Amino acid sequence: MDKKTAIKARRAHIINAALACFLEKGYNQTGIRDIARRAEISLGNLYNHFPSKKAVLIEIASMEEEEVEELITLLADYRNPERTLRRFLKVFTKACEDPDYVMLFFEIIGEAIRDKEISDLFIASHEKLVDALAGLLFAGQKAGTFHEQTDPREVAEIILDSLEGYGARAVLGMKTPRSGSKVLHDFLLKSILM
Amino acid sequence: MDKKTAIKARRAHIINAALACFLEKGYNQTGIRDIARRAEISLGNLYNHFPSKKAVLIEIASMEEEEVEELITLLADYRNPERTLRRFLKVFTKACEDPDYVMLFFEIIGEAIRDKEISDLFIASHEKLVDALAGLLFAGQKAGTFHEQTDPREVAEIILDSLEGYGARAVLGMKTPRSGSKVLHDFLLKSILM
Amino acid sequence: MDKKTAIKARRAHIINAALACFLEKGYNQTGIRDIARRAEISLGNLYNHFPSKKAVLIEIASMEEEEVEELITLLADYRNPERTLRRFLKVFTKACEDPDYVMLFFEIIGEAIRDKEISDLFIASHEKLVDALAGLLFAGQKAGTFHEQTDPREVAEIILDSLEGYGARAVLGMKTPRSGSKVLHDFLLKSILM
Amino acid sequence: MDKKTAIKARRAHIINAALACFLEKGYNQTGIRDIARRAEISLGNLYNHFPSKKAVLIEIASMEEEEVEELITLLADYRNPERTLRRFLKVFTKACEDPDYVMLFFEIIGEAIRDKEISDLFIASHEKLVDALAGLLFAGQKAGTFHEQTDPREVAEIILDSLEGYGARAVLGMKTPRSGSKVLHDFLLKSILM
DNA sequence: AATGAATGAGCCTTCATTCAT
DNA sequence: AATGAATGAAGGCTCATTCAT
Repeated sequence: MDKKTAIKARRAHIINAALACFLEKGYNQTGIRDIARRAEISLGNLYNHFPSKKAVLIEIASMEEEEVEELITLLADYRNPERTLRRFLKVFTKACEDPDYVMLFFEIIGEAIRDKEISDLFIASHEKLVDALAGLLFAGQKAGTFHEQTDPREVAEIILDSLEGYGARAVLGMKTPRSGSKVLHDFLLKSILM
Repeated sequence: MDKKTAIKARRAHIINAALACFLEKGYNQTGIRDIARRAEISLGNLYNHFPSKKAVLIEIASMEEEEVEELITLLADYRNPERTLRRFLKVFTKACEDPDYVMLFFEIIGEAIRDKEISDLFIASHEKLVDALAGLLFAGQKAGTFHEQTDPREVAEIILDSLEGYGARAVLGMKTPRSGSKVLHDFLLKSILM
Repeated sequence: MDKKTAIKARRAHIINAALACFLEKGYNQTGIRDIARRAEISLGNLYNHFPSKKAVLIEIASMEEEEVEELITLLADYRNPERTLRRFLKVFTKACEDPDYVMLFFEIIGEAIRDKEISDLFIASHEKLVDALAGLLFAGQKAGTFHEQTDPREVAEIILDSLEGYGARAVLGMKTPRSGSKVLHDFLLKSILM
Repeated sequence: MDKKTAIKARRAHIINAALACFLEKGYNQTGIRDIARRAEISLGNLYNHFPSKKAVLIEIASMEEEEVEELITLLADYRNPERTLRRFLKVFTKACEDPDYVMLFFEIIGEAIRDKEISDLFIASHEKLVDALAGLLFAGQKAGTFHEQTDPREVAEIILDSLEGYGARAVLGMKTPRSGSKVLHDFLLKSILM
């Protein structure tokens, strides 16, 4: 049992090292050796824990799902839809503004375009988030605090796209309104709230 | 003059070959040799036209600006803001649904994250488009056919983000509403039109 | 005693797994891990039974001696030299036509060229077989059913070489006479029998 | 034209280096780097001349065909079949006794077992030699100096097998008759000549 | 402008073997 | 006897780029 724990820790340790490398230099520019070196592990041993470089990326991509899980929990609170929505906007915007998150997002999506295994992972967690957000929108409509929408999922997509876009632009160094995300939030809320 | 034209044609020829490669295998997976082979040009000669692999990508990225130029022209028609907006939504959505466009977008942005030269290019053309769209929104407000918006640029960003996101999802194979882009357009229009 | 038997069984089990691997992928292409996996044994434990990959090959090479032993027993029947010779031709040809035998032969000889330990083993069993066959030839001469030969050992070598060559060609996919080994046997017998 | 010659020389130079390596350490034990170093060429440049390690081996294997060509020329002299046969035995035996030839033979055949491309080459040159030798045997029969044989090709195979076997044994260090190849030649001739 | 030979660092991965448990 | 994590050298091969012609 103790041994199993130690091995899991090793895996986590490697993943952390890999993540640091990917963020620093990008997935393609990171060599397996960089990861091994950073993890202070021998090259060969790395392959005892992960069968390939891609496997490491996949593990990292799956980890994102856990973060999504937290957001989903947040969105599941239907008692006061408006409050929950506002809270979600704040939390998700903050996540999206994190340069690490943005970079990782693009690293992963860059691979996902040509790799079904990765894109499936990516899609799955995105869908979960859309469903949860759409669920809240629907609850808000039922409660009469949100506008009636033809398709809550589509609105959810728009919300996510614009928040993610906002974050990406911030990281890419595009001019962003001085007012920060307030204008964006206001616009979205105005379109949703009664 | 004739000579200059010939050289420009060569460059264009190389760019086309490179573009095909990038779309087919991705920027990182494409070797300079692949490009030369596809352009039916010698490796050494390629370097007579472009100093590096990155230079080729940059040229391609700049070409996107031309496409943006067309959109901007379209957006400059303020006579009937609503009609222009509807037309823009249609045209831009179609562009965003093109798998080639999406792939290229991600290839370029993937490099842009860590390369200021590329990201500047990227930002510049994006800003132009945002400005043009914001201009139309402002004109619409003036004309009284669009809602008053605190910040037209922000709304413009949202429109672009959601359309680009819509296209990306289509290419990545995510479930997309059977109704196509109609729901999305309707939502956006509803939030904008008086 | 029981324990010793168990260990021998393990060794035999490993040897079988290794043999299967060597036949399937070749000695050089087979990794120690492949053997361990096939034997359903751990990598480390394999080293408790064999000190190296070469040791496994050597054990397999030695096993061939046992097969030779059977042939030698067969050849020891001097009562009717012609009948024994005919029987030997039949049995040995069959063995030589076995793709597994041919492949193993070449795998082993391929290593033997540069490894005295292996070539000694190889030579030893070959010499035994030559001696036994030469013994039969000599007995046949004495009995007056075989031609007088200057050097029975040399004739024995020719017989073995041509039979092994015949088998090898069959496995390598060379055109082989439709008549099978009959023509070969007839030629050899004609040169030997009175 | 001059350039073409230079490149051919490079290729030949690399082949020689590779051959030396293969003979010294064996095909599998030789690294591409060993070849490059021996040829005093950079690793990458080697790949400008040969697409893979196997391609180098194949080129070497094809070179053997040239040696076979000489033997075939020799065998084509039907004026005095017995004299030609005796000459062939002498020349071919000498070739087969060359340690380099034997080693190369086994290196190549070792790869040929699992590689059709190589085995095809191997088979082709072998068949040519068999045909040529069978042709001589047939001519000898016609001329009345050789025994009638059911199948000259089969006899040719036996001759080649026993000569190659003789050479291989010599190189592998097996006891060989003090009389050298004379006994072998005598036996073969006795079975063939009238 | 055009060629493709030349460079050598770098790529991901596999290897036989050892060792602590 | 049994496990599989750990080692790091070596495997074949590709890379963007330079250079002599």
